Amino acid sequence: MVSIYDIAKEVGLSASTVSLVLSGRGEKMRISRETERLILETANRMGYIPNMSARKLRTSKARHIPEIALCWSPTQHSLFLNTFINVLQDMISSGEVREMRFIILPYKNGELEKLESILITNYFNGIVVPPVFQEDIDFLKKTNIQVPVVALFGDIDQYNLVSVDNRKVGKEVAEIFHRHGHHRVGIMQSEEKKPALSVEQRRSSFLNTCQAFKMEAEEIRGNLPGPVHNKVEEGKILAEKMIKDNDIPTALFIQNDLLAIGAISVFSEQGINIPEDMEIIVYGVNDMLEINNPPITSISYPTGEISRECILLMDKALNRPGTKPVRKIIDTRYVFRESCLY
Amino acid sequence: MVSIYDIAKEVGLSASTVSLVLSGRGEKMRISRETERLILETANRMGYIPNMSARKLRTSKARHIPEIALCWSPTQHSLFLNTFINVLQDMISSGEVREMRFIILPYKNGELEKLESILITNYFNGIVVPPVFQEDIDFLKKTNIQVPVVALFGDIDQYNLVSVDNRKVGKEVAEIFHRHGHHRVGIMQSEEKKPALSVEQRRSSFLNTCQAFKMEAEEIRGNLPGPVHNKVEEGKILAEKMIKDNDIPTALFIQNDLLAIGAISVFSEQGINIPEDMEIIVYGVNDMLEINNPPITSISYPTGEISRECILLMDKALNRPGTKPVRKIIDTRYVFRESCLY
DNA sequence: GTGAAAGCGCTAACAC
DNA sequence: GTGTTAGCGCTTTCAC
Repeated sequence: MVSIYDIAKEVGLSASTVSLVLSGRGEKMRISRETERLILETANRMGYIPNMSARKLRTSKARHIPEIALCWSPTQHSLFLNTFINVLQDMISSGEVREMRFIILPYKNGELEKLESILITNYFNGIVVPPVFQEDIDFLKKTNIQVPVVALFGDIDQYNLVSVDNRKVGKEVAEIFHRHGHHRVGIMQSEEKKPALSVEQRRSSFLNTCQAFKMEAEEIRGNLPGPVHNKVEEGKILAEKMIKDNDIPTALFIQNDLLAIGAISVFSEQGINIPEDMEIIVYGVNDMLEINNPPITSISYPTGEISRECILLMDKALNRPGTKPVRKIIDTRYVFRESCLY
Repeated sequence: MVSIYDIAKEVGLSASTVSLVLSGRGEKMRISRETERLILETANRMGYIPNMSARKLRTSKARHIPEIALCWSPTQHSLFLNTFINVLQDMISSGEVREMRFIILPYKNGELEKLESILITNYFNGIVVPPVFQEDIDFLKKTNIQVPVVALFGDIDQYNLVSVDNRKVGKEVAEIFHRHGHHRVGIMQSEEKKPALSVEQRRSSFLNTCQAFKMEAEEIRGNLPGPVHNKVEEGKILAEKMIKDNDIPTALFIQNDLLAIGAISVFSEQGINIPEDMEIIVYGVNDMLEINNPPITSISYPTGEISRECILLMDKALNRPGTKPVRKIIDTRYVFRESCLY
C-alpha cells in the first residue's frame, strides 16, 4: 500500500509537505501551486488512499469509539436493519449506551465462514451476527473469537444470544389449533432450496405437537415453476395447488407474511371463508394482514426489542469484557384477529 | 481513554505483558496465572477498550481497506439498505470494485448537521448520504468535506449524485392522465409533519403539469386521528374521506405503496371500479400491487441500480480523488398494469 | 516469565 | 515554503 512517504520519495519532497497538501491545507500553509499540483497528481497516479487508522490514531484527542462488526445476510427481514439503526440511534443519543459504530460485513447464508479471516483478526471491538444456516452456527461454534459476540440466533455456548424461541412458536400454534378443536391442519412455508434454520425449527415443532395431539398435519408443498423471487406469487401458487388437490385443512399456519398475502388472496377469490372454513395464523408482520378482510392473526418477530437487547448486551460486554455470555429469549408478539381468535 | 500503558502502570508491569495477556496469548507465552488474572481484572475495572486504529495500524500487513460512512435516516425505504448491501457484496466479490467497508451513521431527517463534527474530521475515506430535507441539503452545500461524497438526492454542485428525477415522474404521471382524457385527477400522499423533499418535488411537478393541461387536480388530505404510524391505515382513512366527501377523481396518483394498498382496499369495498371509475398509478414497489385485483400500475425507485451506481462512483472517486463530481440520474421503472394501462 | 524498543502511517509543532 | 521530529496505542522481536 502506498503511503505519503512513497509519494514524498517520488516527488522528492518531505512527507509533511505531502501530508499538508493532501489534507487540503496547502493553500493555508503557502505551499507553492506547482508543488501542490505535483503532489496531487502523483498521489492520484500512485493510487494513494489515506490510512484512516493512522490518521485517527494520530489526531484523535477524544476517546476511541468502539467499532462493531455487523454481519448481515440478504435473507434478514428488510425491516430489521432499519429498526436496528433507529433503536441504536435512540439508545446512543439518550445516553443509555456508549457510542459505538457498526460496520456492515455482508455475507451469504451458509457462508459466514468466508468472513473468518476478518473476524479472527480482532479488528473489531465486537461482533453482532445473525447466523441463518447450520453451517453458520457450526462455524461460530468452532471459531475462537476473542471479542464480545452477540448472536441473534442459534445455540452457541460461548457467545451472547438474543433471540426468540422458534420451537415454542410452532408448539403454541399447534396448541391453539388443538384447543379450537381442529383435526386436520396445515403448515405453509416458502419452498427454498434450503430453509433458514428458524423456519425449520418452527415447522418441526409445529408438526411434532400436532402429532402429539393426534391432529393430522399436512405440509403444503408445490412444484414451483422455476425459482420464484416473489413470495406473494409463491403464496398464490401454493394456495392454488391446495385448492386444486382439494386439500383444505380447517386451520393453516403460514410461516411468512408475503406468502400469506398471496395465499389469502386466492382463498378469498375461491370462496374459502376465513375463519369459518379455515382458520389462519401467520408468522410475520405486515400492515396488510391487519387490513385484510378478515384481519389476519399474526405472530411477529420483535425487531425492536431484539435490536434493543442486542445493543444493550454489546454495551455491557464492552464495559465488562470476559463476563459470562448471556442468553436472552424475547417473546414473540401474538396479535389475535378475526382469522383466528384466541 | 485508558491504554495498555495505563494498565501496565497500575499493575506495575510492562505494556508488552499486558498486551500479551489481553490478546489471549498469555497462556502460550507462559505468563503466570496470577499476573494474568491481575491484568484482566485491572483492565476490566479501568474500562479498557482496545483502540482498533492502533491495532490495525500495527498489525495490518495487507493494505488498508477504505472505510466509507453511510449516513442513514429512518425514512429511507427499508428495502433499500438490504438491496444496497446485497449489491455491494456482489460487486466486491466479483472484483468489479475494490473492497470497501461501510460504517453506519444514523441521523434523523433534517438533522444531518449533527453529524458535522464526525464528517469533517476526515476519519472516513468517503461518505454516502441520502439527504431528505432541505436542511440536510443546505448543510451539505455549506460544509466543506474533503473526502469523496456520493449524495443520493439533492442539488449539490460539489458532490457526486446518484438519484432519480422526481420532477419528471410527477410530470409524466400527469401527462399519462391527460393523454387518457381525464379532466379531474387527484394526488395522495402521506400527511407527515414535513414531507421528504422528493415527495414534494413529485407533487408540485404533478400539480403544475395538471394545471398546464387544464386538468382539475386535487390533493387528497384528511384529518388524521393523531399520528398514524401505519401507512396502510392512513391510506384507508384518506380513501374513506374521499368517498364521504364524494370527491372521486377519475384518475389518482398515490405517492406511496402502503398508502395505496390501504386506499385501494377501501375503493374496492365501496364499489369503486378500477380502472373504469378511477385509474390509479402508484409510486412505490410492493408485490401486493402486482397481485391486487386489478393489478396496479406502479413506478418504482430503482434501489438496485442506485446502489450499483453509488458504489461504482465511490470506487472511482477513491481511485481518482479530486476528479470532478459526476451527476447520474437513473430512470424510474414504470410497470403498467390494469389499473392504468399505458 | 517479563521488559525494552522499534515501528505501523499519519499529523502538527517547530525549525530553518 | 519546506523539512525534522515526536508521538498517537498497539504488537512483536529479541534480550535477559
